[in-house]
Amino acid sequence: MDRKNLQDTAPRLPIGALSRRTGCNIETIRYYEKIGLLSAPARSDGGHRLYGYGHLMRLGFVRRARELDFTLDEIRALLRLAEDRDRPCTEAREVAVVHLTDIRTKIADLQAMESVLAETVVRCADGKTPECPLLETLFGSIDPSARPPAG
Amino acid sequence: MDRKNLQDTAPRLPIGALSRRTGCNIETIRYYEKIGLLSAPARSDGGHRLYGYGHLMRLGFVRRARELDFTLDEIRALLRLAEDRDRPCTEAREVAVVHLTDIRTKIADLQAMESVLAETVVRCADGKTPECPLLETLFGSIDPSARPPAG
DNA sequence: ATAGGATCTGTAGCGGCTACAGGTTCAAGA
DNA sequence: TCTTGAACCTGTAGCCGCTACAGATCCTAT
Repeated sequence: MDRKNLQDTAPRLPIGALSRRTGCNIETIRYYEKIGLLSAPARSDGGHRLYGYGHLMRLGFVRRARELDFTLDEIRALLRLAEDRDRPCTEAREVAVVHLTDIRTKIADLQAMESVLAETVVRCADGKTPECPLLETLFGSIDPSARPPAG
Repeated sequence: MDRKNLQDTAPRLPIGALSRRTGCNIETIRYYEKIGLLSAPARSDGGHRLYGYGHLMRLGFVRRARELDFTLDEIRALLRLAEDRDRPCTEAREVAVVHLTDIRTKIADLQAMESVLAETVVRCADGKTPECPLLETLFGSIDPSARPPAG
């Protein structure tokens, strides 16, 4: 797979076709172009965008990376690595490792929320408390030692 | 705990004190007021906001709910239930159950990402592949049967 | 009286899109 | 060739939940 020089060759897809092929919204494709994530494609005489194989690959890459929740900045970095370098594996791996850590943190945070909520909902279902356990939980005592927000 | 009529009594905290007590940013407090999540407090002669006990309770509620990732709209609904009704438990529980489902979906999505990423990173570390496994994964084959985006 | 911290209003920006409005172009059928 | 109507164009504004200013005013301790 030669992924250097994804600048475009042959097939000329209009934006709608590219959208269908990649599952990416038309508006989003134009947005990616605007922020410089996709290079500006050729145009028809009338000004319609015409995409080639390189764009198809590149947009596929972006979509896949988005499905893994990489930020657009991370994706930009990965694309640069993929296109500019011969041995990008180490650097790419670093980006992924950082991102993996972020994801694991998010999972842990959500699991903490999940357990608080699940437990509270169960207590609600009991019907044993006169007050609503959910609302009671949210109206907890204010911690007087709460620190001020950073800044 | 009488939580009806949280409209304000006695202590007159300026916004900075409320911020320190609740751990909520000053800008955020003003933002909550602007969008109608917190009622406008009394003012000093010079126009500074002065908060009472009710605001302290209400903002504490909001913060706690945000920590559980409730949206501001959900929180609005919960606050209405907490203040306007006698037996809000069933309705409050419904809001929480919906939210719990959302959280569980997010966890599942993140776990799927986590396993793809973790596996890919491990393959990167192997050093057995000539190409970078991470970049290969992202440059996967485009699914020709991909459906167009909704619309 | 004065210094300097706290607060005020208003606006703009973040990420990652999405949704218009109001126009032009393209491709297929008559 | 003409006509339809779908696809496409540009540009702007909105979503969520804040955050970060600028530039003015107020409050309090000395």
